Amino acid sequence: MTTTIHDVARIAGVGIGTVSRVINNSPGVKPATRKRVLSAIAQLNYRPNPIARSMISKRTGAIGVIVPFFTRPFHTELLRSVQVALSRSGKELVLYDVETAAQRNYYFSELPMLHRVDGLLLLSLPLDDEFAVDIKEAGIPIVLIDTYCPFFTSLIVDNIEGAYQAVKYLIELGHRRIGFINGVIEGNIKFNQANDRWIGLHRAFGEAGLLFEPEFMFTSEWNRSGGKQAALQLLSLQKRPTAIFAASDMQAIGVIEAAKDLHLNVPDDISVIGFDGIEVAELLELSTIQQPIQKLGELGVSKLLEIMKKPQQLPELIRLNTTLIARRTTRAFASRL
Amino acid sequence: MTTTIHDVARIAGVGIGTVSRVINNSPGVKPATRKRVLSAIAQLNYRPNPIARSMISKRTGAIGVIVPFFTRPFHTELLRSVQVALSRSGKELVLYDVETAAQRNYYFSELPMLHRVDGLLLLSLPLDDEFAVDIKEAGIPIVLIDTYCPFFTSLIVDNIEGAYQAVKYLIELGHRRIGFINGVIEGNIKFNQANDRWIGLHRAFGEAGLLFEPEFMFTSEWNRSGGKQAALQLLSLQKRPTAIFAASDMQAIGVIEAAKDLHLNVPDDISVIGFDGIEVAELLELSTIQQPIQKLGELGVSKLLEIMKKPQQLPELIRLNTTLIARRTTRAFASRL
DNA sequence: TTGTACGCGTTATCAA
DNA sequence: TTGATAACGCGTACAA
Repeated sequence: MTTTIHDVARIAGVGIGTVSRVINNSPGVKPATRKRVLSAIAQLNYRPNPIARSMISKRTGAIGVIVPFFTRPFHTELLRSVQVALSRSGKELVLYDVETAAQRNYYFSELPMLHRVDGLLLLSLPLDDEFAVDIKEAGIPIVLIDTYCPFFTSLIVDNIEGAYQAVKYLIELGHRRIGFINGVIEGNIKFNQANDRWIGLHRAFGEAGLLFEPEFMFTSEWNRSGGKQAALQLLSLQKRPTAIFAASDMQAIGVIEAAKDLHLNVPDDISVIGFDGIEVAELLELSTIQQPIQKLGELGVSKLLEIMKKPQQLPELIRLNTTLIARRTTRAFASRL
Repeated sequence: MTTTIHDVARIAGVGIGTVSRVINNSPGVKPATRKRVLSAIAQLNYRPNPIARSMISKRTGAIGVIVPFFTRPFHTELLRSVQVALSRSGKELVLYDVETAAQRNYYFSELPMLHRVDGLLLLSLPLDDEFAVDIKEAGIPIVLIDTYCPFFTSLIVDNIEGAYQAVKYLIELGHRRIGFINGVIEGNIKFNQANDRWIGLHRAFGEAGLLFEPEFMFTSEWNRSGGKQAALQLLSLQKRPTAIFAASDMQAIGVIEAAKDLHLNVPDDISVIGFDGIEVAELLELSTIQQPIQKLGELGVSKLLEIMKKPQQLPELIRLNTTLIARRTTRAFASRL
């Protein structure tokens, strides 16, 4: 049924070794023979079986991407940039979506051993040391994007600096009562996007000689309704904040919805700034801290390919910068007497 | 280095055949032997090599999804629903993003022959008969979602009916000068989303005894800036439309931006309705024709799995319905004297 | 320069 | 109930 290398060899009147050499552009094939083989290949419309090739070469040409596809548009956009970069390098992308902790653990513990993919890209998900050790032992190349683990090359954005930019900007606009809606912290608390944003906020406050009031901080899911619920509480406080910094754009959008429900005008009554810089933020003219999404994907892929070539490299920690984008949801605070 | 079935057999003191039987839960293994094998497997932390298995079984456990990942959020959301359904069925998802016609043709002609995936899901992309024949011959199961080809099971939404719903709704709101921004038509014109929406519009007009003025139709890319450009032209006409129907939500959002630039109020000066029902539409309170995105993904996957089990089925054409969602961008036309 | 034989890690067949 | 052995389709030493 399926035509194999033997069929080609027979038609071309050569041995399978020669056919293989032609396919792989190995040297030492007489031009005339090569031509015969090539025409046999064309005649039979033959394609080498990738599975059989993988069997010997131990490589599949595919990269596994582990990503919480559904939690935030940020992840989708990150996935896109990864896809573009992989495609350019001729790699296939196998998508491993994790929706639950169980699924994540399954991927972490099984994927590295199965060798279905040549390398792994981990997006945004925290990696426990326990699993990190297994992955290290399995020897599969891996790069972490938007998450950090000391064992592997990790690309992160400077979340502290990003949050600092956001809050400093609000303070400069004259805001003093600033609410903060953080995202829930998953995994290791030491290296964590949410925690870093918390730290950045404090730095900005400290630098301005101000004190952040703990009751102005809420934690919510990283989504719209989470942000909305938290904002409803923040905005119902006796002395409500005049500005809110949300740890993600989707939460910030929830804040805007909450404001609307409470008949508060954005930005007149309340300034809102998000974090991520997803496309929707632009559509809604939301001020935000822009993450270098494209760069994260591109650089992550190129680092991974590097490691796949030279496996013995030391892990790097690469920190990328964020950019403040002031749009229509923030404005100077004017006290209304 | 990597532990194989032979290692397990040696440790357990059995033949590799027995180990294989244990792994695959084949009957006819004495409980005691099974236990010995199992403990050897645990001891060595052995995992069967999927590549080697595929070599014999001729199956990879993976489904290839061919999708224009970048053109519209609609595709991303469709991809999501496909991912969920595949994951539930324990299938891996290999993502083939097509950005150019060349890339699409490459996938269409090579993917079916390579057997890297057990089945193919084609999202939104038109499939020429020429390629369809090749795919048919290669014998790989395939299901088309949001696109149609007579040779294969295809899931489509009723674009004619959807466009009809949209335009009928605008007419019922009292609008008479209705602009239509269609998307560019790719591939076969006979079965085409854009063309069908065009037909649906005409049906609504005809039924109301009205005539659609050709100068009220523009064609643009399926994105925001395309919609915006087209809308700028539409809204600059001598007698500009009082309502605009866009063939996609992103184009509709472009229309809203154009209206804002021209200092026209939506919906007071101009009603806008889109098509797709993507998440952003909800955020922007855009009236739209909702496609059954989740259903498309789920049903597409289940049909594909069906076909993979029983390959000789006749192709089906499954048509799903759209739903009108009236939100804040449409309102009754009140002539202003 | 070319052909043959072996091995990759598994499943399946068949004889014991 | 089990073990040896032959595929699966390919790359690659090695011999010719």
